[in-house]
Amino acid sequence: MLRIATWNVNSLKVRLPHVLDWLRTQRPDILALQETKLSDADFPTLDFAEVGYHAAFSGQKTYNGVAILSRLPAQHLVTDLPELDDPQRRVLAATLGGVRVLNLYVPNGQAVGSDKYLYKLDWLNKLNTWLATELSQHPKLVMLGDFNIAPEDRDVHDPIAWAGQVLCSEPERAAFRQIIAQGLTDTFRLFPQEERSFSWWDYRAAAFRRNLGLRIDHILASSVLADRCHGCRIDTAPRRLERPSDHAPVVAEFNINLN
DNA sequence: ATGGTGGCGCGGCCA
Repeated sequence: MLRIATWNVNSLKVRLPHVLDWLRTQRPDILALQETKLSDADFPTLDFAEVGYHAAFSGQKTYNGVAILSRLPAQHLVTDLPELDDPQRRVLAATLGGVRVLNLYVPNGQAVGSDKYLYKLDWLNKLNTWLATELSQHPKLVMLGDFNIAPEDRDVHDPIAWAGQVLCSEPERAAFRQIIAQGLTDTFRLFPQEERSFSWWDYRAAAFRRNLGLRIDHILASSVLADRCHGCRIDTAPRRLERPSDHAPVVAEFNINLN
């Protein structure tokens, strides 16, 4: 059995106790983190070793930053999209026990039409090109992380208010569908889910208490793995803690053995 | 209520 999870922690320095507690109780084989906001020299490798996890990371001060925590050591790390010379640390790929894991912190995009939005669309285009290469080399592949895209209206608490806005705009959704069209499956939608299931809630306006959220964190699986997926859920428990991340972890399980 | 909250780091950016 393989249990793999993704969690945008919005500062690993602040959220380290939450992440350590969650690892101790949930025991995933792999946890992909986004928005660590730490330079690599400051990564708390020893704290994770004490609870039985290896750590691979690609970080920077203040912004962005991705990491993979795993029971098995990570091999064949990749930290950049091909053809994108980018100081922003948003990508970490690794192979774990024969499974290729692509951990992403997709750009937010700020507002439709902004420079950051154009950067996001260009980033997603280059991501799609890279995905084709990775899929050709790795039949057992999981792409997961904070996609900053709500793929469908049912992933949005108020689709009318959000129509055409960043995270929901048609070009972003088209880029997501292009990823899916390469043969990946949104594991969350393989199973019956509660209506109004979300993975992110704004800190403002008591959005979590009112469940005014978006589902923008995803675990996508190649066909070999999707056929063996037997569950995917959003764990809202950490979002209820004191000083939480604005995102909840998403967890998927597969009937495969790591080798 | 065109604001609101949170992280970083100490003014303003980013989400």
